[in-house]
Amino acid sequence: MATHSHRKQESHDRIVAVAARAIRRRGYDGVGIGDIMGEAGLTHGGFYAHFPSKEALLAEAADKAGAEGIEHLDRAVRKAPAGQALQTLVASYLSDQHVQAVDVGCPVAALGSEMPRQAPPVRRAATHRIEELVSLVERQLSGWGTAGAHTQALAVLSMMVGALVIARAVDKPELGRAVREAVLDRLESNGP
Amino acid sequence: MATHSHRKQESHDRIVAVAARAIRRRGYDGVGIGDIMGEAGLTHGGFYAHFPSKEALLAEAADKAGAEGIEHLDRAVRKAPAGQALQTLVASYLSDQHVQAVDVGCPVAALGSEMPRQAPPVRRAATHRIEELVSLVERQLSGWGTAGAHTQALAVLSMMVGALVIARAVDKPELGRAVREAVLDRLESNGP
Amino acid sequence: MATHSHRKQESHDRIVAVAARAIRRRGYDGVGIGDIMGEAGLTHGGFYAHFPSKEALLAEAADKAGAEGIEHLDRAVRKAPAGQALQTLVASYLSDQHVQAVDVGCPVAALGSEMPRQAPPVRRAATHRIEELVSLVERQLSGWGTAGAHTQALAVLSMMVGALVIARAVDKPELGRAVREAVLDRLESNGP
Amino acid sequence: MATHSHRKQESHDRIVAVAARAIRRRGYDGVGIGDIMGEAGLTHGGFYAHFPSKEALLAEAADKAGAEGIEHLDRAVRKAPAGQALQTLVASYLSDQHVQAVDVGCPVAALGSEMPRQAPPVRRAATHRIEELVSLVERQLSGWGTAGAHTQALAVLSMMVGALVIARAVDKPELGRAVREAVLDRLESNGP
DNA sequence: ACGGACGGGACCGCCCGTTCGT
DNA sequence: ACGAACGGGCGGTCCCGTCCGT
Repeated sequence: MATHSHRKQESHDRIVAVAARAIRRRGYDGVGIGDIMGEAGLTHGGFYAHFPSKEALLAEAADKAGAEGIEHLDRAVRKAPAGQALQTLVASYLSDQHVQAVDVGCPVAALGSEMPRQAPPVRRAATHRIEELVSLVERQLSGWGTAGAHTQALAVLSMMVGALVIARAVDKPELGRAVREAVLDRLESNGP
Repeated sequence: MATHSHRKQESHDRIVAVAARAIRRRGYDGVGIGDIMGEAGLTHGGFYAHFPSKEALLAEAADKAGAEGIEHLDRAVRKAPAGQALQTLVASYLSDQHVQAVDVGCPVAALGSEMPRQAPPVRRAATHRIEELVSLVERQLSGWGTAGAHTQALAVLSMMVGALVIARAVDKPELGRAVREAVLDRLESNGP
Repeated sequence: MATHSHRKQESHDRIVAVAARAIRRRGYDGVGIGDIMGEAGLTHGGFYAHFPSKEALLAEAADKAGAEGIEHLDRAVRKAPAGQALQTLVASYLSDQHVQAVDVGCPVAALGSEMPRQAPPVRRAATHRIEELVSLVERQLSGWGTAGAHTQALAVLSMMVGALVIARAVDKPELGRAVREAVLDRLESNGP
Repeated sequence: MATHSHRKQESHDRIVAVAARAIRRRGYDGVGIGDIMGEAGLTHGGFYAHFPSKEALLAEAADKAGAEGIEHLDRAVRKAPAGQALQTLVASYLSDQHVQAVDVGCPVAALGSEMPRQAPPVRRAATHRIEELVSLVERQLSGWGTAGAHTQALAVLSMMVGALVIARAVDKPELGRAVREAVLDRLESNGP
């Protein structure tokens, strides 16, 4: 019985993990239950043993994707040299690697403009993770500006997300690069 | 002949206009040919008299949406008091009205994260309009920063777009408001 | 498991059987998936649980139709009086009954002129059955002509198929009858 | 006015000529009005100025195709050496050239198995041409067999048509060749 | 006579949610 | 818990027939 629950939890987690990547790669509406279950090594018939609806999976996947995005930045910050935390964080966010790895990167950039059309549970999950993201940025801002840290964090996060969205959106790599460099430049010129 | 071409052009334009609003409201993949033709007062059967494929319509709609987004900002700039052009532009971009009017507002915020999945013609059309948007911002920056105007414009645009995306994405109105205010604050504190 | 596979196989076979009749009655391009599934007691939604594409079904249906056509003749031959096998076979092929029962009769006559336009898998399946048909005719030819049996069989088969095609094609029943009788006459006058 | 009628007749004839080739290449149900009109240098909108319905065009096209098929054989016969008329006719009918040139060859072989599904006007037109074909064969049979010439002609025509249908249908060129050679062999062995 | 927009219908391929059976 | 079949629906594409225009 314990084994049973264990196996179920395992499948559940694998489905969510697959979905968390799939939504970032193909968008909320671009994923089908069949695809996800297939990638998880199951058939779509067994889906409803784990989730009451597609929407419930999307909510969990949104949460998982948010956690992965934050974890990604957290690792960069922990490796940063002293006093360079914010620059390192932003540089990591706008790195070539992060631009290309849509499916494991920040879901705010990957899914932001689709959020307004999603069901409340999905938006709630994403909102919580965005608040965590703000906190993460805020913690790297010590003594960085004159205004409140929270306000500064919001502005910096906006700039990061906007730059990544635009860099990925445009069909002109040099424009994408210029956008990212512009943000990094601005960040340094406004340091403490 | 003139009448004929005229009527065709009229229908064509009406379809594109409807599509330009529809994609911002429901996303690129959320629109169906039937819906669009219906809203344009036609039936789906006549669609292929105007466009060779759905993709061709989306490319035109992306261009039209970009033009509308720019026109929207242009009007705000022209009404701005002397020396307040940039602040007015950003304030208009982050106004309650623009946040709510997704279907007639800036398509970069409304569709940005879906762009990487679109066909090249669609991305190209959008890219051109983004370049126009950069130019528009750049023109309001005279003597505003130390760095190159183009770089400044890219950073400001990133911040604008990111803030609008986040403000719309989150399921928490006060967080959305805070993000927008943060960006406006930051803009003033960095003036010349 | 046995039951499961059994039910699936049952549905699969029923679909193929229906399709095998439908293509002979309405032509390869005259059948829709919806019609076939409907006649099989299912809805079109379940089709892709059984076949990867319409073409795959057509290939199976072509094979099944060929098997039925041969089985039909085989029964006639087995019932034939001694030394009358070939005459019985041809008489059965050109009988009123076979002329009218297009949907369960020989697919070479029912679909022959559409074959060149079909996909390779379909043509391959049909070709194999035609080879079986040649063998069947060949086996009834013992001591019947001077030339090689295989050559004789090909000529006889051509005559049979051509007569049936023409008899069905023309809008003049007496012409159809005359064609068939001509072939039967000729067959007897050339006996051993 | 005379010019008008003349131009109309010209267009009419061109449409029919195109259709007569198209039906043999793609089948009765494989041709669209748009395709045919396009190949005739017109647009599908003008079609109904020439024909009351698609069916009416098909009937004319069937007649025209029949006439072309007969003309084709007639030329071969007229060129034949004395006493070799029938052999020449059949050899021409089963030549590589005729096998490959579906769209200008005999419509009985190209469309035979689709005829039963066509509307009466189409079948009537085709039937008349088939009767002409029988007469043509009959005229080459003087003193060729013991049975009545008409009967002999029907049997020979069946064999010709059947061989061509099978040769085109099978996905195995050597089988196709064998079928045609078998018929030619048989013809010679049964000469007067 | 001809060109072209338009309406409506059809078809294939796909997807979701459910219900069985194992 | 999982696998598989099934129902119903939808979306893009194409086609025919009609109706205006020129």
